[in-house]
Amino acid sequence: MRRDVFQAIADPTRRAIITLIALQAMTPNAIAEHFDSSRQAVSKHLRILTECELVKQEQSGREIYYQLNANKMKEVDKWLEQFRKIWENRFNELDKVLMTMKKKALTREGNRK
Amino acid sequence: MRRDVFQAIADPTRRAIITLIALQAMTPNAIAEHFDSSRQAVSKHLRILTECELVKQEQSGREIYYQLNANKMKEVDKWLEQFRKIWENRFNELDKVLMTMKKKALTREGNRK
DNA sequence: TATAAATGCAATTATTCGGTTGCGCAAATA
DNA sequence: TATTTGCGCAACCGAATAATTGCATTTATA
Repeated sequence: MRRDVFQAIADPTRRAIITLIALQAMTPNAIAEHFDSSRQAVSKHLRILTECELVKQEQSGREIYYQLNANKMKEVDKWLEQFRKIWENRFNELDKVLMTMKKKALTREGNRK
Repeated sequence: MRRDVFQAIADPTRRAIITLIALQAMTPNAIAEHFDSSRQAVSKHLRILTECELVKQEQSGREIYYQLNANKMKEVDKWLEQFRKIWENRFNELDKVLMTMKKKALTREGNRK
């Protein structure tokens, strides 16, 4: 039962659900209408999303509205942070290190031949 | 063979590998030393990461240096973009809509009792 | 009150996944 | 040249996954 955010957003259907309910809270039935899979399948996805706190429930009579807990998505953003430096700033210190290593590797290859 | 970035970063070991080689390119053996799993297991992870272009290979004799393709990580960042508005700006238009829906739901619940 | 609707939960099944083991091949080394 | 090293690939295995089907429960409605 590995229920972390990364595993949750790995499934394309779940990502679609997340995008769908980000705009407005929806019931499982309403969500299922947007997909080919059954209501039960959607319900299962919602359970997984709920377990890792990516979505919140809001009971209203016999209907349950699911809505995104955008705050939880920050966890992914937080993990991404460490790489943002690399892709945004192509010529920073880290990049220099990589360049140096690349040169070394090429030199070694040259020596071999 | 669903080989997209999201599925690739779902596995914690793969995320650890990514973080590891983000700092400097490494060979499979060197990477495997950082984990409990075997070299072959790491190699399998590297194949998956390579297939979805999250890492690049650099042959040097019989050694193969793997390094992060940080650019590919942007895909995750791009998907996250749609939610950033929500979590960063708690009182925007979208939030108002959600608030309204919440009120409606509560009202309906009140009527029921 | 009887029926319909909305939902969750359990059992089942086919598929995928992560890992190990064993092998073969190319490159380095003694 | 013989041996060691670094690596990828294929076969196999147990666990997890996504989906379906069937059922039970609660709430709304005729």
